[in-house]
Amino acid sequence: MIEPRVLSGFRDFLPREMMQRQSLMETARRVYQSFGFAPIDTPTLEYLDILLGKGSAETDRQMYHFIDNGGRPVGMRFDLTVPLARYVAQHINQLGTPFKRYHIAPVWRGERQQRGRYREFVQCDFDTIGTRSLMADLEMILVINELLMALGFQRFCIRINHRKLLNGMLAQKGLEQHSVGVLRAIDKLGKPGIDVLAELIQVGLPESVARDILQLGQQQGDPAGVLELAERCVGDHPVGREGVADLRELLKSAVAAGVPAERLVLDISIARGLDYYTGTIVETQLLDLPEIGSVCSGGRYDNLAGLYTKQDLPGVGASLGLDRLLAAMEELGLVADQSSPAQILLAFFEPQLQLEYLRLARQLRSVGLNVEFYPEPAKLKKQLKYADQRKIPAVILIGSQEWEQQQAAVKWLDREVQNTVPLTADGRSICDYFQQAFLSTKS
RNA sequence: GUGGGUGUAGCUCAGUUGGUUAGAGCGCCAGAUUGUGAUUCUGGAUGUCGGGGGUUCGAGUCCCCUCUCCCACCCCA
Repeated sequence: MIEPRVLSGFRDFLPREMMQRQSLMETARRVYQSFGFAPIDTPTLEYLDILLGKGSAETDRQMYHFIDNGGRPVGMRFDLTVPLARYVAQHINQLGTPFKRYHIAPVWRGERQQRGRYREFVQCDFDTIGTRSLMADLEMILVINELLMALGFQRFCIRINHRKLLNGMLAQKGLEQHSVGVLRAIDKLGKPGIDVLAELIQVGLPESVARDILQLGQQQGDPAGVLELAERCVGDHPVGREGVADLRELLKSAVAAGVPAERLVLDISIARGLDYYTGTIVETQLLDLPEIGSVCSGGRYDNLAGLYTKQDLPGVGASLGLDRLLAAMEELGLVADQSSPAQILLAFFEPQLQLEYLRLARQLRSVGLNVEFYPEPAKLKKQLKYADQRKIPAVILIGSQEWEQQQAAVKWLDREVQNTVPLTADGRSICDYFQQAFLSTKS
């Protein structure tokens, strides 16, 4: 016998988890579409040269790739942004700009699995291509805020940074060649037992600059204070000033557009990330489970499509990490326990009424209700237990007594009530009854 | 990819310095007179003790290898 198992970092989903995933995806779709983002899809496999060298050496190393049966080097997509760049470069003439799309699909990364980190996971991306307007950056923040709220979260924060801030600061001192090392060091700010200052100096920064950066990083709570300090640090360097001005504008408009100010955190330590980001950078953290990492990240990349076309196609967008979010919700006890999409179980009571049951089930389904007919005339106890275990809320019981009186007993398992509903040939009354019942439980 | 830890019934775990037929709770299944779940009572099934090799008269308990998951690094959703 072959032992049934799945690859490390890959997972099966039970109905309960899958229903939750679908509901999260549906919410993301709804929110994205409410801002006018259009759905697209791209192949899971791309020519390897399309995918390589777009993120960093590290992302290349983590990519799944192989030679296909025709001898072509192909890769499995590592994220949805690089395929998007290829996609717009190829189709921008038909799409027109600005082009707003969303894309919900799995991606693959060959890295070691940890909690909330898998080798196959679904990203829910949304991006705006073809405009440099800061309005698009702002919209990214607004979408993230709406999205998290629609998913049922109140306690989260959106950490915002700008690539030009640190770059400008370093350039001002002629230290831009150290930016990678600085980012790596600064990223460790929250972690215990690490002397970030020492690391910064070791990277090659003069102590005074290192102190400034450290101070900037430690003030992440208060946007106004950080901005003021940042302004001093970047001096009169044009790139740095641009970063400061963008951030100031972004924060102001986000609050004006309705994002609670306490959710917006300026944090220069999130300046790491994929190499293609050039401006605004955001990460989203759940305050009740910060250690699981960002559940929604993104930023502005002004030169991504430039690898595939001479057209100037700047972009800005972010990605919700569906599987990481689900892992967080699981841990926080926020996952619904229903494991069946059925709203109603029609009990199989009397074998001679079989055809009547089938007709009733069809009538109920025709008005949009999810109805499951138990496949065999088992003991009532067993059928009720079946519904209870799957959290199917209602059970219809029609035995010979009910049938003679042309009525149905409706038992609600989540409450302790059992109603009697009249049966008619067209099923109208019982359909109305359930539509009414499910309408009121939803609101 | 590197380093550390972990792995006993579906789940959470117990299992004395290696010694006979490996346990608990929960869950699951079946019953408690004929048509009612989640509560109660009674009974029942379940594990090649992650897998492979070794040491030993004898290993769930010791050693090696491998896989898994967790944690850290790296990186990131």
